[in-house]
Amino acid sequence: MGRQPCCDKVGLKKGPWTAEEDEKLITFILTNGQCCWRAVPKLAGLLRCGKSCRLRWTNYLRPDLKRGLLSDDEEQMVIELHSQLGNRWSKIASHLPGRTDNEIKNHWNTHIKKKLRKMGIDPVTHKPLREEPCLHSSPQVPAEQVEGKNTTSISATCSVSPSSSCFSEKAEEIQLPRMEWPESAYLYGLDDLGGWDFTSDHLLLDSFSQCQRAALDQESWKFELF
DNA sequence: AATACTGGCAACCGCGAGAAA
DNA sequence: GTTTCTCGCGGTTGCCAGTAT
Repeated sequence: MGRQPCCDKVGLKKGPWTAEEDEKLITFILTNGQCCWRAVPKLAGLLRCGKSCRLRWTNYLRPDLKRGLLSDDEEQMVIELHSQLGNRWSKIASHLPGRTDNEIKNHWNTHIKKKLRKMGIDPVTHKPLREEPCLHSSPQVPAEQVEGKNTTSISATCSVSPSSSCFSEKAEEIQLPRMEWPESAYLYGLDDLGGWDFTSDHLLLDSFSQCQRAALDQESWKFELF
């Protein structure tokens, strides 16, 4: 006997979420909390699969999410954790407050993998791709290409550890983190989140910077929607 | 200006683990 | 102990914006 699908897919909407759907989901979860994702779409009035609702919430709508590029520190931590845990993105994400497994996975696949390869490090094993020292002596990857025109030469003893000096040299490429709330979350005042039972001790409200607050103020017109 | 290509990211899919019956 | 169900995870896909030709 096969497993039943997580939901009846007939008549369900797929694809990108609209602001209206986001609003419904946020309203529902802020009111009722997270439980029984299978029932959420029906109760919230959404033509979505429960699984889709959960993903949308955990990856995009959760108010404790950081958004924007990973910081240098976060990126180094991801590399360190990946060397220990492998592709266990949720475990890695649990060490990075405000970051989702999906976000980290995407960042790894689109940015970090390439950086490591350019540096002569195998992103899977975290070991040098070749026996010879990485970067400089690589015939395929000229140092200029690797480090950019403005950087000075890197030590030829690029260690296996991703937290080595090789990485700090790349710091200039990495933008500072830009924390943002998901657009839909702007629909809610911060005070509305009071009493919201986040079990995670990583709740980021405390670290919500003045910058974001200013941004929130700028988005205040959206509050008029309610 | 139009088209092709590429990279980044949100979302989907299928599977496994664990809980509940 | 077995079956059924839900949730969460990791891999993959597809869309879209930006860039190159």
